Amino acid sequence: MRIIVATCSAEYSGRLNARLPYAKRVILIKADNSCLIFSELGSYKPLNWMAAPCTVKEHEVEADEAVHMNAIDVDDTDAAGEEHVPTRILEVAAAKSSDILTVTLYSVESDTTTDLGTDPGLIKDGVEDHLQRYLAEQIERIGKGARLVRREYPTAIGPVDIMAIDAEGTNVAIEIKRHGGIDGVEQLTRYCKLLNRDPLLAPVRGIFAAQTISPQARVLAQDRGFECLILDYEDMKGTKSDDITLF
Amino acid sequence: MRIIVATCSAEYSGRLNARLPYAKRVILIKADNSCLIFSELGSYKPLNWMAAPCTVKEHEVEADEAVHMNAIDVDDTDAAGEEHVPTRILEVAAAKSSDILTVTLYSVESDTTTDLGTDPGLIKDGVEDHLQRYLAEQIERIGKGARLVRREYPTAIGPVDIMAIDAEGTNVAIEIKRHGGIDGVEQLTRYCKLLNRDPLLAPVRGIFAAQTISPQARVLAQDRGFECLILDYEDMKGTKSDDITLF
DNA sequence: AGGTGTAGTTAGCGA
DNA sequence: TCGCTAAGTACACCT
Repeated sequence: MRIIVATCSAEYSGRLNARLPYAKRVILIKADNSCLIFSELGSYKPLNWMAAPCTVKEHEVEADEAVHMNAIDVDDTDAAGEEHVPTRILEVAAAKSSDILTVTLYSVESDTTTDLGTDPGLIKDGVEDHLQRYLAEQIERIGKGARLVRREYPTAIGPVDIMAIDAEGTNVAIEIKRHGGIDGVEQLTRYCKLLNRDPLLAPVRGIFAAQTISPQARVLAQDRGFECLILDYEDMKGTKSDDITLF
Repeated sequence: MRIIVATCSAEYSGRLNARLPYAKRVILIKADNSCLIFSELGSYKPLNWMAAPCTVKEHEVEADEAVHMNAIDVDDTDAAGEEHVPTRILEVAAAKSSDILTVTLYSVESDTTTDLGTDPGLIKDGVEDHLQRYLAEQIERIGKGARLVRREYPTAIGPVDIMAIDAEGTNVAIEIKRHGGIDGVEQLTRYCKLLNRDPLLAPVRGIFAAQTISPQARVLAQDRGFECLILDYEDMKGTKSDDITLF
């Protein structure tokens, strides 16, 4: 990993064209040559970047070249209109496309390289899969007397998240999302339409279950006769079994 | 911006729980306290992070505390099983939720702080909005004699990208995507279904326009009677008006 | 390798 | 602010 702190300007050309005016920024160049340019604000997304696989070419800017650049490049003026002289240029080019990120360095505050080695990687634990698992365990959340048929119930157009049978013996298809949007309702619609063609299953009720459901999705779901069920993750997690947290 | 190069382990607790085993990494702490942890690989997404608004608390680990931690914390062993002694702990806590990112530092290679100031920001040029703008300007790309009704034509279920009228006087709803997938076809389907209920508009044709269209989406679109239109961005950009690039 | 669906998505825009 | 949708999305999974 190479870490550069420098005033710079940058230009990206690829799917879109974007440019960064003259300012002080942090530039990371990783072992795979991928390049990230950060400012003080914003979330984890860099201002500009190049994804691997890519190559980095670097060259010093000669004095006469710098003069020439000043004549054609307008990004070398800071917010106050002051002009600056480029000293070095990084050309980061994508290997499989013509995407290119050109970073022009002016004043370099620091430029260090360190080898981080390979990372053992992130270990995750618990998102949508857990919602499905918990609801399967606590299937009576869809109604007293309900029984689980199976999770990931296979159909020709993909697996239904949960199939169950309610107290009246009616089949129930459940679509689970962390956030329920219109897409999810469409998905549930396709499943129910298909399942209802099977005389052994019909009628099949649909339940749209999510931690949050957008108003438009709720209207669409109800319009199509689906029940909406809000899932409380913490509640489900707490109910999951007789924990050691009984004290 | 504070830049730390150090061996560390980390733990995140929030929407999910995730942990990073002992390894050497780069840690950025931005002016808004947001924190990013990077390894040598992966795209621009950090291994782990905390988004602003958040607070950072830092404390040295006393020798006896370190011994205690070693007894309960299993992440202080490296890939070779060697144990390490924590020296410092960063607790990055979200301001509006109980999300917390705990970074345990072991050996610190460097720890520098620099003020980047406010960034003038990224200037973009050319994404979906531009595709829409260009197609609106060059509406005859959907057929000779076509006229534009309006961009972002409002309906109860959201705006149609472009409404137009073809040479025969038939209304045309156009859905524009950079890459056309099945979702886009579903979207166009909903719009056309709704618009066709209006006797003042019906019949309404649908056109699915994108720079690229997935084979499955194309089949689905054609199955639903929609025309598929490939948009050539460079071509549209070149046609946009009488440029100075005539030479 | 290409398609599909999720993301601790993030970012931008309009109501 | 809420809600929706695109993103130079990234990333995991599956065919």
